[in-house]
This record gives sequence, structure tokens and C-alpha cells, in this order.
Amino acid sequence: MKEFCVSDAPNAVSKKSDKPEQNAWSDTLRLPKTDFPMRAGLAQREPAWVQRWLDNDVYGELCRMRLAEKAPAYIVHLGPPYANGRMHMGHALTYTLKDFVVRSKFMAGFYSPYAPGWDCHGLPIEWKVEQDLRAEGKSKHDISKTELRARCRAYAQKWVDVQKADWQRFGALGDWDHPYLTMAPKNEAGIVRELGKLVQRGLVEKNLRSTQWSWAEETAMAEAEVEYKDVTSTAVYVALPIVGRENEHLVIWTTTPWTLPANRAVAVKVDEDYCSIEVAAAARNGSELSPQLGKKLWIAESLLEAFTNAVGIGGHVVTKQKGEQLVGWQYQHPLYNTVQPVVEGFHVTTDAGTGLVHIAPAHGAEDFVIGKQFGLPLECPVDGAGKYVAGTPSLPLTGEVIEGKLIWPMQKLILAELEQSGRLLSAKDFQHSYPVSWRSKEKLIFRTTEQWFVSLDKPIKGLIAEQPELEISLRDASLARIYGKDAKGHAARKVNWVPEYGMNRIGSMIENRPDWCISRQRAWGVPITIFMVKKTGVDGVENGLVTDPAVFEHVAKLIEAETIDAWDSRIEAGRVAELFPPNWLESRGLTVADVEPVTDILDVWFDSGTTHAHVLRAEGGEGQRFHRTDGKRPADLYQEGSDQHRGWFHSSLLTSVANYGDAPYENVVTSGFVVDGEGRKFSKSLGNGVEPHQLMDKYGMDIIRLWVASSDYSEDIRYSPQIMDSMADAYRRFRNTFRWLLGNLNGVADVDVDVASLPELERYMLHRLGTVLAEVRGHYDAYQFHKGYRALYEFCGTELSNFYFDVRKDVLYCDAASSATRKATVAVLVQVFRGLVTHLAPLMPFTTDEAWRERYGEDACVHKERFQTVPEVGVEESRWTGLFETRDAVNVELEKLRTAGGVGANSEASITLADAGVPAELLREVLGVSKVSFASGLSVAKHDGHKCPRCWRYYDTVEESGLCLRCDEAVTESNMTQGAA
RNA sequence: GGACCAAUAGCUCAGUUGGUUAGAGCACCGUGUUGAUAACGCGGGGGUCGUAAGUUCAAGUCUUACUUGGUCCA
Repeated sequence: MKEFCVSDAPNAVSKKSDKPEQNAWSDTLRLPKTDFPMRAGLAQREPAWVQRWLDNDVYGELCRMRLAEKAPAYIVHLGPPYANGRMHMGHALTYTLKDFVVRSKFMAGFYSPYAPGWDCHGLPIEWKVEQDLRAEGKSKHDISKTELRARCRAYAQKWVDVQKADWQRFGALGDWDHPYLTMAPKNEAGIVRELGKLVQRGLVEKNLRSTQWSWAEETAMAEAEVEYKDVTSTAVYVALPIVGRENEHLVIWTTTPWTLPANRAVAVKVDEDYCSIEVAAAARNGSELSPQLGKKLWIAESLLEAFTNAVGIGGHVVTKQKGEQLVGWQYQHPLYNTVQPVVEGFHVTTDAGTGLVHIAPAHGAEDFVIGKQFGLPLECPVDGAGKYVAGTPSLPLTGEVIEGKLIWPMQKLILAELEQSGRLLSAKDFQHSYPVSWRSKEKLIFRTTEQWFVSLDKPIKGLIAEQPELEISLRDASLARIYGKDAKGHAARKVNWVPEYGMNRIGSMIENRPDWCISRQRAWGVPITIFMVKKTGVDGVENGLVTDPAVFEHVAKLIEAETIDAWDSRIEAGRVAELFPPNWLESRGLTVADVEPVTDILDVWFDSGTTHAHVLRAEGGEGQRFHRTDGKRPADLYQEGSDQHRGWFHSSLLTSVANYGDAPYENVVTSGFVVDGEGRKFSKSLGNGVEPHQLMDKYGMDIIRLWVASSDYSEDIRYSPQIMDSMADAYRRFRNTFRWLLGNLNGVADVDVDVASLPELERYMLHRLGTVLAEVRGHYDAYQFHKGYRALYEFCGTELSNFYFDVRKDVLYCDAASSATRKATVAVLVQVFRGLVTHLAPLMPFTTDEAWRERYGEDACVHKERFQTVPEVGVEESRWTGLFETRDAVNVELEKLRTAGGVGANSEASITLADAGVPAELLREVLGVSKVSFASGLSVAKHDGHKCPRCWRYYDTVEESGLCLRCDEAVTESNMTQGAA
């Protein structure tokens, strides 16, 4: 404990007394005295304070305290950051906000366990590792998958350690010794178990999907691997004869003629105007008359001019139709002797082309969707190496064979075929930006590939836990949790979305999303531990997939022991049998030849999307810290940026509803993004970005935390040097308030307030303090930290500094120790100190803890305290409203007198005003003047009496000592106390 | 191109169901103190509420369009 000066004696020794010109009476005053420095030095001192909290295991002790108290739980769950790169401002924002919640819940008496965590698998890391390999002159094929994963694991761990240090520096309270890592074997096993449940529920299916594909590397391309480059393509206009309409043609436009063999439909925009023109003039080859003369060509009216210019034909409009009239027409395939339909296309625009869109479901994302919508064939006629598959028909007129040939050289042959059939209107090379492989820089193509999906629309039982018999789709059950009921009226207890618009945002995403593709053809991720079985009628096999929980559990146990390598390494080594429990295959009459393990890995969103299970609901071990018995969902709060409506909030909701029939969270709070002073996002080109460590070095974390606290995070929050400077000013206000309080309470132990005997001013201040603090706790409960911050800041500034402290300086400095008013004031200041510091502790943990230790000793820690509450005091508010109006009016008059040179400080003034039932002494104190007397009307004047050299107030009479009566008695009492000691 | 969100003094924020001359704190200007002094007090100036229409007796507050910015998607 810190040593206190137990005596209540005035500061007998004051450095100021060395100054000869100093008023001798100063030594007899009780001036504030404290070692709490005016300058914080946060940037230098905070790191040591972080270490102190860790060394003292503040978090652990808090948990043990609350568990011992059987406190209710409040669980904040964290969306794991990706283990790559330093922490940026967005991290600083969201982890600070979460820390506000965790700390304020602990201080409100909750048990609030909080584990940091990291998202460790996935392409970005695998990719980085591949780059490192290339730097060593190797490729990923030169090393085993196991070794590749080992490198990925090491890479992720490196960044986990870096980020952990950054994160702790933010001042975040949490279980730093037990973070969760999605690459930890127990979590990897937990992820596999969640997949198993999904499979057992019948929600996992294999289906075709349109994938960006690099034919050069023969691999699927993830979004992040796609680059855009200027390349040359051939744009063609092709006329397709319409079935049953003599001489009429649909004109399509495409920049990928190699996809024409895969043409399965033409799409139109239903509300667009289309017209047909009769070709009256054509000059394709100079003088030569084109074979197009006299043909009737259909095209979107708004694109007619661009088309005729591009193709070089003239003609007049014959007929017009709405797009919807064209739907249902049939046309001749561009190359083959088949008939294809005209369908509605949701994606058709009139930006370019003809408004009649060539649909090759195998070769485009939107084409694929339309293909599915209208039941068109989806098979891909191009293989992984970019060659037309065997069985692709030869071109009928020219007889050219294209099967087994690379698509690119075949384009010329296809154009020649079209030329010969008279269907080619024009072909022109042009440059455009087009997706290419980041590695080979070759153009990417779309292919349909087989992938694994979570079905959003298959109705099954158990997706709404309260209604176990209800058959409902994952989509509808999720919507029921989002809105409280789905479109069909199925009710369910909803999630609380803060701000409320988050509900519509995630709702519309769930409503419109396709099935969730969970497979990736990669190495660094949790394997899709599914076995496909061709034989039917096998126990524990449904729809061709092994669903027996025993098998998934067996694999999970292996992964728990050996990491995800357990799966691949056995498959590669031909030891698939080991992936089954003993005798499992044999007892069913199966051999390893009958089962085919999937070698894809899971989408990394599945890892983080199941943390509610493998972190919060995990049985035993570290999962135990989150187990709750109050019947609530696993987490009280998920809080992340609004991008997570598509990300983590979304994936977590789907997996939790699917496997547990309920949302994983009670509340979802979203924040905006950190933007610059003009509201623009940080970008390298604008050069407007800033990193947390730069700010911590300049200002210190508590000031950054105040910036977060002062901002309404439901919108984007602005950063600028000007804003930070104003936060530094705000910080100084708080710090000085602490300092003054500490100075005045120095040497005084905490005392209880005796509400009954308080002076009216103290009753009022206690009432105000209690009101403000209760308000602040309410704001914290509603996650409205900026309102709590504001309430505290304005209370500090206006009611304490401007008013109460200013008024009570006289009593604190000058009154005798035995003065009842002084004792009452000190008692209230204790409440003020404890109230302010505890309520600010979640927002600025460093400085509040510093102040707390200054008062209560080095072993004290404000973060182990609860919010200080204040005794109820009945106060007549209107009386004080009137008093403050009087004060304002008097101040205006005093200012006039001051400007005229009549008075300096208010204490030089004497006031006359009407008696409004407020005692003259209270008025005098509140106004800060030396004398108040009652008469009609308001007047201010310089007090013409004697100035007490000790308290500087003016009096009509003085004592023999030259002091006022109050000071005379105070000095006498002080001398007696010292004499006795 | 689509969905969602935002736009109030230099800055950060308040402005209930539309209703008197739009508020606060900070910053700024002036000033007083020099016993919170790299601090504290007092006074003052400053927004017509992104733009434009509309509804209404009445709009920052409702509607529409647009502009700017943000997130997600295409």
C-alpha cells in the first residue's frame, strides 16, 4: 500500500514557501498536493502498465472473483482477425470497442470471459508461402503438401505473435494465455465436427458451379488471385436465324467466340424495346455486296445505331417489340443444327452489345445462373487444360475438328465457320481489361466444376430449436432469426441488431444469396472430411455420402492428435482405411475401393463461421470458460465492422442455425470504418492513412481510446490530426480533474457521506453525480459509448471544473480541518473521484488505473473495482435551475464591471439582488463573490471592505490578526493541532 | 449497375411522435486570475441544418430526385 499522511494537518511544508515574496499565510492553507503528474507521458509509460496487468493477471483474477460470486455471464465473442500483417486502424477501432464492453461488463458485476483469437487458414497465407518458395527458386510442387502446410502454419504463427503484441498494446483485457487459433488441432477438429453435423443433417451437397479457372495452371482461381490486364480479344456480331420467322435473325455480340459451341440460349431484357431492321445497304468488303442484304435483324433499339456503325450496314426499322414478347422464341444454334430458346436475362444491359445476350452456362457466372434457372444443360465442354472435351462435334460446314484442341487457336476456325454460314456480321479485335491469372498472366476462363455446397433451400427439421418438428429451409430459419419471423410467418426469437439497419442488410443478403459453396481446391485449410460411396443401401451412408457420426468423430480425433495433416497424409500414402473406425468398412461389406475421400478443403469462412461451436460451445478444456447456464445463446455480443454482414455474422448465423437451430448471438453491433477528415477511406494513392503504432507513439493509447469513445461508431468514424489534437485536449481535462481531486484528497482516507447532514450544495452535487453516472451506465449498456463519454466529459468540464470545484476551492483551501462544510466537501469529492475514475476506467484504462494507484497504493487496480454508485439524494431541481439563471445574470453584470475596470476576480465584488428564498451564504458561494445582500433589483459593485490576506475574500470587519474570523479560527486550530502532535 | 447507410457551426456530437429566434462541449476571439499555472474562471462571435423540388398552416425532422462519401455485391 502507498503510505498516506494520516494526519489531517495542512501541508506544513510547501515548496512555494521558499519564494520570499510569497504571502506568508499560504503556508497555512490546504492547497492540493499530489505526485500525480500533470503531463501523462502515455506513449512512454503505457507499455509498462500493460505488462503490469499481464504480470498481475488482472483478467484472471477478475474472472475468478466473478465466478466465485456466481455472477451472471456476459460473453463478448470475437471475430478472429486474419493472421497476416500488422494491426491497422480498423483493428484498433473494433478491439477498443469490444474492450469497452468487456471492461464495462466486468465493472457492472458480470463475468465477462473474452478470448482473443486468430483466423489462420486460407489462401492469402498459402499464397504468401508460395511466393516465399518461389523466392527460394522452388514451386509448391517441389515440396509435399504436409511441408507446405507446415510452412503456412509457421507463417501464421509468426503473425499471431506480432498481432498479439499490437493488440495487447491497445490495452485490451482478455485471456491472453489461451487465445483460440483456427489452426490449433482442437479447433481444426471442432471445425470437422461441425461439418459432420451439417452432412448428417443432409444439408451438404455436391453440385456444379461456375468457377474462374486458369487453363494454363489447370486450377481454379480464387477471387484474390485474379488480376486485370489489358488484353486483345475478338468481338463478333453474329446473326442467328429465328425458328418459324422467315428471314428474321437475332443479333448477338460476344468477345469470347470460343464459347459459341457452348451456346445454350439467348437472353433478353423484358422491359427493353427491341426492333428489327431490314438490311438495305451493306458495305462489309468495300464494293462487294454483303450476303446480309435483305435480312431482318433483331436488336435492342437503343443499341441500333452503335450496331449499324460498327458493322457498316444500313437499313430501316420494320417492327418493334418489348423484350418480353421475344421470350419463348427459338433460334438456330450459331454452329450446330440444334434449336435453342430465348429466355429472360436478369443481367442483360444495354451498355454494349445488342441487348440479346449469348448464354453459355458453362462459361460465365451469370450464364450459369440463367442456365440453372431455365434448366439448360450445364456441362462444361472445355476441360481443365482449356481444351474442348472429347465428343465436341466438329464444325459442320468446314468440317474442322475441335475436340481435344486448345480453345484459343480454334477461334479462327469458328469464325471461318460462321463466315461460311453467312452468320458472321463482323469480327473486330479490340483491347480491354480482362481477368488473368496473377501467375501466368494468361486469360482466365469460366468453367463449371463440381463443388460442395450447403443447401439454403432444402427444408429439414430442427432448424428452429423451439419447433423441432417444423420442416423449414436454412434460408427461412435464418431469416426467422434475423427478423423474428420469416416470409411464411414462422416465428422465432430474433437477434437484436444494433444499429437496426443491420437487420435489413443481413436479411437481404440471406434472402438473395445462392447456396454456400464451401469447397476450395487448395492445401492450407481444414479438409472436407467426406467420403463418397457408390454402393447403395449401406448403413451410415445417405445420398452417397458417409453420414455416420462415428466416422466423423474418428477423423476428428485423428486431426486433434495430428492436425489437418491426418487426412491428406493418409490419402496420399494410400492408408485411407485408417480414416475409418476399426471394422467400420468390413462390417458393411465395403473395402477402401468403395469409398472415395474428398480432397478439397473448406472455405476459410467456415472456420471462423463455426467459432460459436469450436470455441464457445466446445466441451471441456478451454471451452469451459464460456459455458453458461442461463439459457442464453453462446454469445451475448458479436461486434464487428459492417462488412461482416456478408462475412462473419453471416457465416456464423448459417452454421449455428443449421447445427443448433438458433443464432449464435443475442446482439450484433456493427461499426463503420475509419475514414479521413473528409470522410474518404484511407488509401495509398491519397496518402491519407495512418497506423495505430504511429498514433500510440505520438499520443498514447488512452487518447486513441478516447477518440473511439467520442465517436458515433454506427457511422464511419473520422480520423484527422485535428481530431486527435482535440482528443488530447479532452484527455488533459480529465487528467487535470483527476489531479485536482487527488491533490485535495491527499492524506484523506475514503469517508462515507452522511447524506442527512450535507450542505445544500453538496446534496445537489451528489445528486448530479449520481444522475450522470447512472446515465453513463445506461449508455454503456446500450453500447452507446460516445454518449457516455460525452456525459462524463461535460460533467467534468461544466459542473465540476467550472462550477463545483471553483466554488469549493475557498472552503477546501481555507477552512479549518474541523469545518463541517469542508468535511462534507471532502466526502463528496471522494464520491466524485471514485465515480469518475471507475466510470472512465473502461474507456481510458491506463490513466484511470494510474490515478487509482496514486490514491489507493501500488497494489490497487481500478479494473478490479465495480462502478461506484452514489447514494440517493432528494433534490429540488427547479430551485437549482433558478439559481443557475441568477448566476448567469450576475456573471454578465460582473463581466461588464470587469471590463470597465471595476473588479478583477469575482471575490472583489459585492452583490445585491432580490430574495428568492435562497440563503445569502449559498448565493455568495455559488456566485463566488464576497458579499450578497437582498434588495430589489440586481446590482454589482466592488466590495469596499478589507481583503483578508489569507483567503482573499473581502469583509466588513477583520480580527486582530488582520485575518477574517474564519481564517483566524482556522489558523488557531491548526497551531493547536500541531502543538499537540 | 443493384442493395443498405450517412451528410446539422472549424471539430465531435444533441435535436422525442414535423410546431416558438436550431442546442452542447471543444476549438476560436476578448478578458480575469496567478493558491489546479504547459492549469482555472468569465464574456463573446460563429450553422438556415449536402443540393433541388414537393407534402403541410408549419420541415433539420415526411416524400422524391440529385450530389458527395462509405460498406457489400454485380
